[in-house]
Amino acid sequence: MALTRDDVVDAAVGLLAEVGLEGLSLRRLARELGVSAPTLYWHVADKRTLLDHVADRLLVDQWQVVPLAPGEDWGEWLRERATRQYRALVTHRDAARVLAGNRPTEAAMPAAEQVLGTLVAAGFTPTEAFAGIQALGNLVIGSALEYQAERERDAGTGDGGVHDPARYPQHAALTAVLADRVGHGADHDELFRHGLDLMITGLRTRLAAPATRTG
Amino acid sequence: MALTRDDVVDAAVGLLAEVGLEGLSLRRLARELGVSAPTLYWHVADKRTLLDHVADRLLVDQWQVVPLAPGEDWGEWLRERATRQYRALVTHRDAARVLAGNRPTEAAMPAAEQVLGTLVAAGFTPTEAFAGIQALGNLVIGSALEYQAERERDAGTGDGGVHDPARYPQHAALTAVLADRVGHGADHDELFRHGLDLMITGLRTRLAAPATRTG
DNA sequence: CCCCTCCTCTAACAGTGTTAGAGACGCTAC
DNA sequence: GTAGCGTCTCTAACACTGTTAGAGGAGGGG
Repeated sequence: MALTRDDVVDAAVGLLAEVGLEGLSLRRLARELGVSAPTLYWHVADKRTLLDHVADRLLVDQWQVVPLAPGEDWGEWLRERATRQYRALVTHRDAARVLAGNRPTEAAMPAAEQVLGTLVAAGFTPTEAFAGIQALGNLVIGSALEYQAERERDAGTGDGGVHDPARYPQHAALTAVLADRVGHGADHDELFRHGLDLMITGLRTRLAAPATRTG
Repeated sequence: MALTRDDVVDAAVGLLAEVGLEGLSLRRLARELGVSAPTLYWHVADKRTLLDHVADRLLVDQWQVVPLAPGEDWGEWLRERATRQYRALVTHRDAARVLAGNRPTEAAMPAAEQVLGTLVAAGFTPTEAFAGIQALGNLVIGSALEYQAERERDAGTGDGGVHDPARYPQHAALTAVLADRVGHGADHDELFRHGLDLMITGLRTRLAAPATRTG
């Protein structure tokens, strides 16, 4: 039974979870598949395109078209979608870094089309809806990237990043307030949710009172 | 006159602008400096830390402490700061990719402290102010990343990414509206500004009517 | 004169993505 | 039956990469 490209992508996803993006080499991947490295080039044009396929695979669950339920608030619906995307990125090691730089594939189009349609139906102009979606996506990937980068740094140093409270009183007050929180993961989840809320609140007030700035 | 680390970082910044992140190898950098590759290891611990210094250098202008002018609106002030950061990232090749994954350095602390203090003075709780700043930062880097990734893709393919208008009517309507715009750069600038506006609008309404969700 | 620190060098290691080209397997046609 | 052909995998090699070991020159202080 010959190797298929799906097999290669599957193995790459597994290996990514195991050794991270730095450790994901074609030779290692080939060894995992019991095959020689150049063999992979028959199934995949490039390492770059292999990573594109991996990114596709990681987000495949997010491409489901989940229409707005009757009577459902579009804001909540949008928040749910964005949160799912964030979760999908954060739970897969280095997923944000793999995704960064991937043009949206054809497979993502139906979902994008549907989100766009839902926002237009809610009252946004196509331009505003598109800009809003794009901004939300950028916030999601930026947050996931930041989270995973910090996680990796912490694994290396173990340094909590404490600063001089005398010189930075605002940060000192902040860490005092935040002291009763638990691990970093929960913090970042809440941080992301806060940012997401800000953006959706912005969309809401923008819909209620359209800005004169952009048509 | 011996080489200094600043010389190395300067040359790295220049080389990054010239050949991009992929082309920035230590041997090439050494050649540029008229020096042998292992020599760089006397000035810099690692390629990774070299890139950290490069990221510092690229954003050094953004660390200026520019206090809120008397009578100035904090929202406009914040928008100005975020826009400057976005510009700094976008105008330097691959700057977003280099920055992604850099923990904020000590040099960035005074500016962060001041932004935090300004928002608290405007009426936000420290937690909300911090979350807001973080979200803004994530939006900035996510947007810059997306912009530069798309730019690089376009350079490779030249493909505009046209889709079947019958299957995706929402996108078709959108591209029809956007048809009179010009180049991609202007589009992305406006896209970023729109997202930024959304976030600041969210902050404004959040300040006027604090959410019950997070303390 | 000797030592010591700064700074640079050559040589080399282990690994990377990628290409050229040969060859084995199985199916189809004559 | 055998010749051909597309599918799939192999070995060998190229041109790189980041990084380390260790040697050595230049200049100043005792």
